[in-house]
Amino acid sequence: MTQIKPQTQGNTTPITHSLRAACSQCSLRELCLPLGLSDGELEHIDALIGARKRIKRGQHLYSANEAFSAIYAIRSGFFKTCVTDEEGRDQVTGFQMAGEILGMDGISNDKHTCDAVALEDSEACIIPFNELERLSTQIPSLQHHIHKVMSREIVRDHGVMMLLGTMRAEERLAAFLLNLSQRLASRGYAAGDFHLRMMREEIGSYLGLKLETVSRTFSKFQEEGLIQVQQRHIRISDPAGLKRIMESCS
Amino acid sequence: MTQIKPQTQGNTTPITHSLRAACSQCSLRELCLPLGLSDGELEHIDALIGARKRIKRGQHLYSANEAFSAIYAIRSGFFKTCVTDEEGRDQVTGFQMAGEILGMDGISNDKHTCDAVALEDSEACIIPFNELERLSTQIPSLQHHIHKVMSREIVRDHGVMMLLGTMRAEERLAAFLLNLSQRLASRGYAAGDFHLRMMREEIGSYLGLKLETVSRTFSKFQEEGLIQVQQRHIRISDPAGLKRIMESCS
DNA sequence: CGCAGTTTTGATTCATCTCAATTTGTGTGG
DNA sequence: CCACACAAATTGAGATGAATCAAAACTGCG
Repeated sequence: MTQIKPQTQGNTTPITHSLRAACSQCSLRELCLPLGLSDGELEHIDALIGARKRIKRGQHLYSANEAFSAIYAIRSGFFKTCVTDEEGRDQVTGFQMAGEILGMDGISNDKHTCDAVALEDSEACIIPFNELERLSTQIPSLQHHIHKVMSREIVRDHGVMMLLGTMRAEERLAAFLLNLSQRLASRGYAAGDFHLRMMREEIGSYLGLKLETVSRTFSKFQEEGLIQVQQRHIRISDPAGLKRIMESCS
Repeated sequence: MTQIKPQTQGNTTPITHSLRAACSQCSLRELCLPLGLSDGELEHIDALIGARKRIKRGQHLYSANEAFSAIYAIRSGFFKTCVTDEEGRDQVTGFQMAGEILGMDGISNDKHTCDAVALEDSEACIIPFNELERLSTQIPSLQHHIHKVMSREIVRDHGVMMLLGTMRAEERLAAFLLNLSQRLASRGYAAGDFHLRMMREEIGSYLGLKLETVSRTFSKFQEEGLIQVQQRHIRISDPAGLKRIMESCS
């Protein structure tokens, strides 16, 4: 059983700032939880979000079986989430970047069911969940927004199932690159030129492929002039070509 | 592209009862949305749930791109949910039975993103979502329960990703049978003797396999004395043996 | 009874995995 | 600053599990 090890060892206690996070001042407010709230409502959220947490590369924001008490908004950095089953199989369920919400898996049984691991030094806003629920009874638009965020996660998961259930290796990797590209672009980064934060093995786990297959497929894309790969640096030369790969589903 | 066709054609208008559903009287209340609510709170839910919908086999409870207005609690029967992507690929994302909640995918964009198709004549309680949100601001335990139901769906989806990403055909089918068995058992049905409501192709779509592989694997399990298969009738002779298949993950 | 849809089974092909060797990159300590 | 050691990525050759193509058998319905 191949275990994906974090780059530095696991679960050392992360630093918790007493710096109050202020959604109203945050550049991510259009992407993140506050989306669609009025200025007045935003102030209530500011009061809610107690602290931020700095997570070094390789550390866990939370781990499976840990008691659930909060969800997290990524303020900066990059995470992966992964589940491990009874048999020890490991599956990366997603990669998350700034503005995305982590930890909603923990609500159902008051404990987390997956690990959230920082793939680079990162910072996350702690959103105490019972306080969020309390506040959301006061602010219907906040309540609705929470539902939307959770629903979006369900829809995203369906997309991953589609990928894993129906696509071939090339299609999976093309979909992965396009998805990453699009999310980076919507955060103001270059859509066609970025640095992968994860190893081949993590990409493979996410896509249901072995790391060698991921590597080979990168090379193939490069030979075909679709992308340029240099280790973790990716340049997308022909986004339309990548899309075409997904259309030509055999 | 293989399309999974419903047994009878699609989307004829289903009958909506004006029969009021009463959660407080429903035998599924320990499984379904009302779980954990007091009698007094239950009455409010009774008031909320406007009507039931009868869905004949092959009909859609809702379809992708339809406007979202309600979630549904299955009162009786059996459903599949499936997504279709731009390229026309089809993926069954789940099979749902009595007491389970359907339609939460629709919250994120106010329209459904998948089809919910009845695999046998079924009945579902309509839960108007904006009314549910309104009521849940009054009843914190209801609000929390909604979050739990959505979170449980996320966790379930992670399990499917694990299955699709890491398991071999035999493991997938064993996991599928054990899951079905366990859910039937928790509804008071025999755990080891049941009728599959879905075709091999639908099982295959859910498990990321071709229908021939599903069929062959059933036959193999039968040869090994783990199960008895006769078309859609399944008898599990050796549940421990099925579990063992999942442990022997190569 | 016959037909259409579903399932089973067989033979073959192909995509991906596995195992193994090499190359490249990264961080550490002298 | 360089050399070394270790981790990650690439590449190759061969094995294998599942897909594909094809045909036959079964089931249920009109």
